[in-house]
Amino acid sequence: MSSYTTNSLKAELNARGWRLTPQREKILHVFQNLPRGNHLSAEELFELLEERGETISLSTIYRSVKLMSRMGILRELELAEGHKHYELNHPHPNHHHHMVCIQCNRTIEFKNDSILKQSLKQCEKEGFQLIDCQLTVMTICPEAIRMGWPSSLPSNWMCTRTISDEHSHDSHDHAHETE
Amino acid sequence: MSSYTTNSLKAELNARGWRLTPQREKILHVFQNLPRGNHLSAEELFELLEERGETISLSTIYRSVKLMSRMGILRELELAEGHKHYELNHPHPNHHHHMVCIQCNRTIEFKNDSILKQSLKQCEKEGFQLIDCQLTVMTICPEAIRMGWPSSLPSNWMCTRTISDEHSHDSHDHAHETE
DNA sequence: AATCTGTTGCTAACTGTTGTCAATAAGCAA
DNA sequence: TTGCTTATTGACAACAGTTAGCAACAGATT
Repeated sequence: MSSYTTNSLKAELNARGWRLTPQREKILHVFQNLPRGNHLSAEELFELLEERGETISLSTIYRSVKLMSRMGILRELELAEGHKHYELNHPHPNHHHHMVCIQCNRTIEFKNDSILKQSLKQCEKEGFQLIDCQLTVMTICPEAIRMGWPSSLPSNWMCTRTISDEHSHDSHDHAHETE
Repeated sequence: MSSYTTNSLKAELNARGWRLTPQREKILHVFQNLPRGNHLSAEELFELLEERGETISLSTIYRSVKLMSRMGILRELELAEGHKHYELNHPHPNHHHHMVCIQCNRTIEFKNDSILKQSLKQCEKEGFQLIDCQLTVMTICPEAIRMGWPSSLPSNWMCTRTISDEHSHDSHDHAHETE
């Protein structure tokens, strides 16, 4: 259910009146072979394919990743980089979230089953159908603090307060770093 | 701690070598008087102020909301609209998250204390300082389904699968609708 | 094999956002 | 209060990522 083959992709596309094209297949393959924790922007995907001699026009890249996101095959991430990133939308057991340093953009992926549970609960409550849920934790990483934050920010930005009033207890998770 | 006065805003700005300006004060006031569940884009904030005869240049709007977001006063939301929205960053007891219909952009605000707890836990684990955490639940709303989704989408988009494998149980929350 | 219609690639256009810079005005100290 | 320093504003230009338009192409179905 998580791993698409050419056939299952074709079936799912055709069921909606859409077509399987070599471009779409290649794009899916790129994401399927992407090391865990990685995510690509449209531009990065374009360049990666170009280097492999399998150039696909940028327009098609944009159209494809959006299509696949709406289908639930890919996941559109809004991290702190200013542009969207995409990754495979792994269902339940591999579903994960992101912790981002708003200073250096370092991203750490982490799992936490209860987030999906809470989201599902909320959806059921309102009668909505869940497509994806993303918890983005905006932070300042230890390195940024060590490197002189808040004084050495790009444009002298800083963070003067946190929203935390209390602390946590629970368990179960697993982290995975990136960037 | 959640409600800024002119003086506390000034103090917090000055402590960092920044200044309190009429523009920043006006912008803060707008957000403080915004009905619960509302959030504004830079453009919307600009227009709202203009209608009140308190025009502030778009550049300044952009700079101010970003500054206030980095300070933790505002919260930068990445919903499904394609541009950023801002709202007051309420600390703990009023902290909330969003459920968005990726079809019609209808947004429902909901509270769930455990999300913040999970985020805090993750931060502590990695030694990061938490600034904000946002759970965005991408969904298809019942109306969109009733209105003919998936066939009547803007560009024939659709959603063929969900990521849910199991269902939830827990409790505690409170929802608030918008848009 | 022929037809219908979704898809691609090219280019131009668009939109939200950021950069530049002279003029202005907070904050601070005398 | 006054003057000085420097952050901030506003107007406009520039940018980046993304989308739109359209002719040529190519899946899927008969």
